[in-house]
Amino acid sequence: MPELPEVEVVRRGLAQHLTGRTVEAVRVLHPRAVRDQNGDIAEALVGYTFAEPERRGKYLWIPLDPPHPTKALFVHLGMSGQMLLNPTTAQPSSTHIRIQADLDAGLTLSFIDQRTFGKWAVVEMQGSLPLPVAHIAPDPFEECFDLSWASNKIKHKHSEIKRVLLDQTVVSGIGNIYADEALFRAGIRPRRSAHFLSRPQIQRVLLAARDVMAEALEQGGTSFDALYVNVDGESGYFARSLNVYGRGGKQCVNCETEIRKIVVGGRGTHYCPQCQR
DNA sequence: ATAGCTACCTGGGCGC
DNA sequence: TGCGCCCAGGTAGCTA
Repeated sequence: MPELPEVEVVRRGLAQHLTGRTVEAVRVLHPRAVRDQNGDIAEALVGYTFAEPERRGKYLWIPLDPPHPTKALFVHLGMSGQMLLNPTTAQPSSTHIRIQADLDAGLTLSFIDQRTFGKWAVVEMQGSLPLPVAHIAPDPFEECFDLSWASNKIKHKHSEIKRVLLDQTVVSGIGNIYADEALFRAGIRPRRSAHFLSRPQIQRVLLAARDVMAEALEQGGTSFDALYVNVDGESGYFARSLNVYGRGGKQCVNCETEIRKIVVGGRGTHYCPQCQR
């Protein structure tokens, strides 16, 4: 569910409330949520203090302060993960709480995840990145994001451009919603071969992806229902600004042509046959 | 090496 | 009302 803007909303919320907090207790309520954890996650977390949360694409991690400066709590929200912060006295009533961490200052962090694709793990840092993030490409908002490198990599892919945009080892952070929106803004059909797009076309779609995700972030992310919420349980408002995603059969906002819905790489894909060529 | 399919889950909505 | 089917914002891992 959550793509880069939604994960960044969560990261900012955590940065505000979690940084400097110390873990006092951890309860695992569903073992699948810690399936990649080596050993006992409670043992790996209790007594440690959270540094400022960081993010690459849809991947989130919270470095653990000394005495464990080489470790971090790695978090992936999967399709339906939420990080909710509550006073310990006001626990969320969700039936999908997978992990809870009691912190000092009377805070509880709850990991809620209906579909259990998300996970937590305490992992080793490898330089500035946690091990599970090492193979993920920079996202378009990072200092180290290199438009030419990403364009070049896309140009050499013999696959449909929509599929390539979803490949997190090429450019990270783009998911199904923002891939469709970026291709609409760039005027490119999702099934076009990446290999036969011009470099200016490739750069246009990458910059469109960055723009649409920046706008979504300003509005608190995209929420279709209560599944995606920030650390305070609130929804974002970008869903009302989507031009093609979820609008199959409706009129294009630009030209009133009917928006088509097809399947690309097994994912529902929306485009305007008039505006996108 | 690369591209593409499948599995991993739960739940909501739809048609019968 | 209920059952079965399809769909959903992600990714790892397998196969060709």
